[in-house]
Formats: sequence, C-alpha cells, structure tokens
Amino acid sequence: MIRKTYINYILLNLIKMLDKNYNAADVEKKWQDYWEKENIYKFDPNSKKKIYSVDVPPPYASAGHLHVGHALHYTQFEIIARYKRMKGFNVYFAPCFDDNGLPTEKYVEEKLGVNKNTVSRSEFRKLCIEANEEVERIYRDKVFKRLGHSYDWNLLYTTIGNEAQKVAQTSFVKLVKQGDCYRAEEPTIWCTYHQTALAQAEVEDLKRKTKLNYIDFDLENGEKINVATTRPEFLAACVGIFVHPDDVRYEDLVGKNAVVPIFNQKVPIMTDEKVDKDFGTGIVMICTFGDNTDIEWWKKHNLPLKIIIDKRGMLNELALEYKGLTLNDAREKIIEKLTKEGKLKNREELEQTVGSCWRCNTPVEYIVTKQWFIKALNYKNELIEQGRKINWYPEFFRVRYEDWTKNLGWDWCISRQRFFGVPIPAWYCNKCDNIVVAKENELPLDPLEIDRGKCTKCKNGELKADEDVFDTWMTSSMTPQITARWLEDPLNYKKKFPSSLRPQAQDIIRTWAFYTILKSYLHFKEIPWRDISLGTFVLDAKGRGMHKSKGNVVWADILLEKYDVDTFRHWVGKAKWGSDIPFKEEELVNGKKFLTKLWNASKFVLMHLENYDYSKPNKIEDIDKYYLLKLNDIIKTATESYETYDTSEANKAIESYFWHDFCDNYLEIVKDRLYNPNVRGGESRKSAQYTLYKILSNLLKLIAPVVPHITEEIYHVDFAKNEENKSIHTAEWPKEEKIDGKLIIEKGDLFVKIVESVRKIKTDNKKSLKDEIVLTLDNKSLDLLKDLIDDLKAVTKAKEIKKGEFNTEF
RNA sequence: GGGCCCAUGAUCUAGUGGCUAUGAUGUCACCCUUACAAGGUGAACGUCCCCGGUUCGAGUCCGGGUGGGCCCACCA
Repeated sequence: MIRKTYINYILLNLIKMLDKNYNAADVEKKWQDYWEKENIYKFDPNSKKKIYSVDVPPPYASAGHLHVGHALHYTQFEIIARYKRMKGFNVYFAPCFDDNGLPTEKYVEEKLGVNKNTVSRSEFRKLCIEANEEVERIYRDKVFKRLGHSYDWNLLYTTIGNEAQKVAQTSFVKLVKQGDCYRAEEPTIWCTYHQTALAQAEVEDLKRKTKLNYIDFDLENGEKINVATTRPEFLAACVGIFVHPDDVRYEDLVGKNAVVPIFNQKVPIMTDEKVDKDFGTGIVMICTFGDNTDIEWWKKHNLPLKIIIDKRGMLNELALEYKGLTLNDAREKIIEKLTKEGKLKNREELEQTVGSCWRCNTPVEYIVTKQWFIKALNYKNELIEQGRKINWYPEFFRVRYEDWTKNLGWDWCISRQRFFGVPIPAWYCNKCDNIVVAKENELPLDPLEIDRGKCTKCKNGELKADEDVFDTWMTSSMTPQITARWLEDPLNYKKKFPSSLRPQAQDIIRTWAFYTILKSYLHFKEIPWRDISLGTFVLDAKGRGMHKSKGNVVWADILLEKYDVDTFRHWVGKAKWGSDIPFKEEELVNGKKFLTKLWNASKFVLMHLENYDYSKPNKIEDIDKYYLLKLNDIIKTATESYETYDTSEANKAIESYFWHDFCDNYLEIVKDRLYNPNVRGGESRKSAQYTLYKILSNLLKLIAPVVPHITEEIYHVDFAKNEENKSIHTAEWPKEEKIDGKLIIEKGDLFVKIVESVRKIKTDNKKSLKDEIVLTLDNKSLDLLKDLIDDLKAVTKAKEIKKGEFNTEF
C-alpha cells in the first residue's frame, strides 16, 4: 500500500500532472485571481460578434448573510452567461447594486446617527453613497467573486448612481411630455407609518382577527336599522348606506335617509349589486374611505367626500370630539359611547384579511392626495400583446403576467413621500395650478436645490420644489436602459437593447417584469428583452418557504465555508428553472463526489496522453467511434437544453455520459491498449489517446459553465496550450463532429450489453471483476463484433472467446 | 372566491400516449479492479394521491375530488 502510493507519487512528479487530490481552495483562489488579472470576462465593445446582454437584477448589497436562494439564482443565470460566451457571443454581463432603497436609508440613519431633519437630501445621498461603497466592495469580493461569477466589473452600475437617477428622471420628464404621466388628486393607498403613498404592488395581505360591530342607525321616521361594520371609527366619514336591490327585507328603506350615530349626519340609503345579503345584517355603510369598495361606490354613486384622517392616520376636526386620536383609539372610544347609548347591539369575532404595507405591515388607509401616476390602465391590451412577443421560460408564467395586467385597477402611482430616493424633478406654483417639469438636459437634479423663482404663468406665485421621491420601481423598471447605457452611450446602446435575457424571481412578475414591460412600451413601443426566465425558488428541507422569522433560512456564505464553490455550483446546475426545490444539504455530497470523479478521471486521461502527439490516428477503433458518436448526442442534448435555459437537463445528460459511459465503461475498455503500447501495433493505442483527448476536452467544456474552477485547472495542464487559449471559458462550445463507420451503434450497444452481463455474472458469483473467464458468444454476435474482439477480451478478462451459446465460465 | 403550478420507491427526482416506470441519496451484499473505497458491480424498496372518462393502450390527455405551494381578489 505504502509502496504503491510512493510509486504513484514519483510518477506524478516526473510527468507534470494533476495533483493526487483536488485542492479546491487553492485552485479556486488561483483562477479567480487569474480571471481578474487577465480580464477574461471583459466586454469588447469593438468586437464583431453578436451581443448577448443580460438585464441583471440589482441586488441589495448587505453586509449580512447571503440567502441560499439568492446565491442559487444569481449563479443560475451566471451559468447561462458563461454558456453564451463559449457559444461565441459577445456577452454583456454588467454587475449592479440596488442601493437606493429603504434598507440603505435605514442603515445610514442608524449607523451615522443622522436623519432627514439634520442633513439635506443631497448630503444624505452622499453619505449613502459612501456607506454603500464599502458594503458593495465587501459584497463583491465575498459573494460574487467567491461564487466565481464572470461579470465585467468595468460595467458596474448602482441605482443610486448618476446614470440611474438620470434615466429615472428622464423617463418621468418624457412621459409627462407625451401625456402618459399625470398628477392628480385621487384616493391613494397610504401607509400611515411611512406616511407615503403606495402602489398596488406594495400592498400585502395581513390576516388578523377583528370585531364585527352591529350598530343601530335611526331613520328620519323614528325607525331603526342595524348596520354591521368592522370600522366604527369611520362613522364620521359615513356618506351612504347600501342594501342589495333584491333584498326583500329592506325594500322599503331604499330612498330614505338614515342618521349616523354620534355624528348625526343624514345619509341616503341606496342599492348596489355588490352588497352581500348574507354578510352581517345585509346593510352596509360606506365611508370615505374605509376600503377599496368604498372608493368604487363613492365614484359610482357620486357621493360627497368626507376625509376624517390625516397623513399620520390621526382623526381631524371632522371627527369632532375624537380629533387627534389614532384610528385604534377612536374605535375604542366610539364603541364605548355606542354601548353607553345602547346602539351597539352585538359584537362578533371576525377573521379578516386587510391590505398592509409590505415594509412595515401597517394596514393601509386611503387618503386623497396629489400624486404622480403613470398610465397603465389605458394600455392593458397593448401590454398583454407585448408580453406575448417575449419568450417566457417556463411559458406558463406569461399567464401570471397576463392575469395581473388584466386585473389592474389603478394606474401606477410613482410618487412617494419619502426623504431618500430619486427626487421628482418638478416645481409647483403656490398660487395657481402651474406645474413646471425639468428639462431633459438639466438632469439629474434635485429640485429642492434649484430656485425657479416666480411662476411664469400667473406671474404672482412662487415655484415650490416637489419634496417627494420616486417609487424605487421607477428606477428598476429602467434596468435594461440603465445597464445598456441609454443616455450615456446612445450609439452602442442600440446594440444592447432589447436585452437578450431578463432573469428574475417569479414573485415580482407583477412589479419588476410588469413595470419594465410598461416602460419600454411607453418609451419605445418595444419589448425590453427577448427572453425572460424565472429562476428557481429555494424552500427548506420540508418544502416550506425560508423566512427569518421561522428560523429556517440557510445562508450561502456559511455553506461555502463547508463546501467548495464548484460543489455548490454543481447543485445549482441541477436545479430546474422556474420550479421550487427543497434544500437538503446532503445533496451537496453529489457535487463533491462529482468533482472527485472528474479530477481522477482527468488525472488518468492526462497520464496516458503524456507521449501523445495530438495528431489523428490512421485508424480509429470502432469502440472509440462508438463513444465519440455518443458524445455527439450529448453535445446536441446539452446545447438544445441550454438554449431554453434548461441547465438541469443539460447537466444531467452530460454527467450521466461522463460518469457511466466514459468512466465506468470506456476507460475500462481502453486500459489494456493504454498500458500495453505494443498491442495491435501501437496504432490502437493512439486511437485511444485521440479519443480520450477528444472526449475529455469536450466534456470539460460542456461542464465548464457550471464548475468553472476545476475545469480551468484541468484544461491548463494540457489542452490550453494546444488550443492556444488563455482560458477554457473563452474556448469554443463543443460541436458535433462527423464520424463514419457502419453499424457502429449496433456494435457498441451489443458490446456494452455483453460487458454488463459478464459483470453481473461475476458479481452474482462473488468473483472479482478482474477474474479471468472463458466467454462463449453466438455466431451473430461474433460476426458483428469481429473487429472488437481484442477490446472485448481485455475488458471482460476473457482468456478465450468461443463460438456457441452465450456463456461465461471461470 | 379566481388563476397558475405540483403530487412518481424511505427521501429528492426524470418521464412531452406505446416494450420490464429514470436517475440520485440512503439501505443491503459482494469486489482493494495498475484514475478514483469520496470508488466499482449488483440487489431490495413503486396501489405513479383518489374516483370517473377518452383510447387498442394513460404516470402522461379530459372531468371531478383530496392534499400542498405560489400569485391575485376579498365581506363592509
């Protein structure tokens, strides 16, 4: 044992070769540095190759942990970028960070102890940029570089950067000019905690328990009706009562007036089909505004407006004695009073789902304010049309996009009453209705820092700057334009737009995908990308979503302390795009085993290529041709699968061929020829060497996008210098090669079948596979395999092959 | 309430109307085979969620259930 290892050691050192064991840590570091130093992934703007551009999702850079789902998804499309590069495209793969949102704002506020009262918006922005740079540098090294990602870092953009701000503001100015962006006083969805308007897409469900209150209202004639409501705090804002038109119980009420308790306003009783007769008492009060239906009915029935809450969710003077109370406090007080007056007849527990702010979970309210909107409702059909021009992978996600588009109820509200973000470049006259929007050539700017002086329209008022900022999607919806440098480099921009691919998560189809399609349509009547591919969603081992609150989140950076990057990437390569996968750490074992196998098989092959002159032999043995033909099939399958973003299918096919056809069978078959140079005049050994070289070099390339480090290491032992190539990642993707020979597949299949039978017999008889046998084959087989007899003898360890009925003797 | 996706050995998974249902992990047996024991060769483990239909033939198509996941709407 010791002796054998020692001899191996000597041999390995004599013939420049792969180390005995694969040392992942060293290899990974070595090549990551090399790629960076040699600019392997640099985008060449002057290249004549076709461009493949990726509209990368800008990640929030955070100093904290990296979610395994995130690492998976980013690696998933990184694999595609590598594939396309090898396929001959000039790949435009620009990294980016989203550092313009609330997380950055919070981080700076907490870390530096500043807030919007102590610094100006532009100072605050400067602080954010500084804080981000540090975090992003760490993120870049600890995450992207560590995962072996092949971005061209010269192309980096950040959503807080000038170009991104300019694009967002330019988009706004252009849309205002063309009439697709307007300012209006409308009921908007409102978060009382953040004191900002929200888009429909920012509202999430919140399940909670509440009380349904049955309250008596007096009629003018002295009769009483009973109304069920969960929001008695809105009594002051009550502007009407509804019953169902077919509800015989209440036929007589319609047209009469009711008197609202406590506040005593008279409100009309009307009918609407949408009333549910079976809910509560079947009598509904409508207030401005308790919920969505209130807004609908308010508009439909032309009811008056009574706003009783302010931006903080506090009641105002219209709420009389309840002024200054929060909605919750007012509810308690009002219930108290109603009880005292004997008007509260009953209270029931009720489970309800209310909309809430996606950031803070505060239930949303509806407030009438001046907001900017981008038209979407007008273009529903066009947007669905645009969606159909895009290739969706998997296809069924287009349905989700169409459903969302069809069911849109609001235009897109783009203004937010936040402090930090992209400023809205507009000014308003404080005397008349004049709105002044910045000119495109002034952008980017912060209107708060520019004095526009007197109103040009009424000559009387002053122009006051808009203090709001854009919804973050206002920037994100322009990522194809930002990444391709729409404004910075308009000439080259056209080569990169529409993007080839938008990789993204399925849960933001209604936001990111939708808004991006909308913007590209409004600005260019164009689709933003040719393909959209929805990544894999990682669940915990039991198939539940990973949430910090559940404590079941797996962090990729911790995983990478235990496993090699290529091991992790191997797992990524097998994940199916668009579907959910449960995360099981045991499954990483697979990747580890694969790397070891690849290393050892390569070591074996390279050892036997030591004195190979790389020329084509005069004659290629039939069994060699058989495995070359099978390689062709794999190249075809892998290529076709990659073209539809089915990395999982591609890699399964490649790996199965590598492991079972190549290692388990082919390597065993050729050992005899390799170890005995004089067998069959030496030419058969060369045939084996030629085949080994071909297969291994192609396999390495096929698997390189998934496991870039180990393949680069092996490639550089021999292949790189022959191909005069700096990196396997700039090598050409394998192509099928023409191979002639009659009946090769039939011969090979029979050959393998015989080998497998012999192995089974040996195992059944508890014999070692190297035990010698006497093999008997029928005439037909012998005839078909007449040129392969030597290989068959060698691999089955048959001393002799006889004619007769199939049999194996020891 | 609506839409979409999913259900296959213990676990994860392939299967796009057609011979005996794929592969991996785990389990068991045997084999140290001049790359690899982190390996090799085999074996066991399946009512393909249930019911009905179409078909010569259904894991696959259709209808209806059941159970899970995601998205949306929502009762005032």
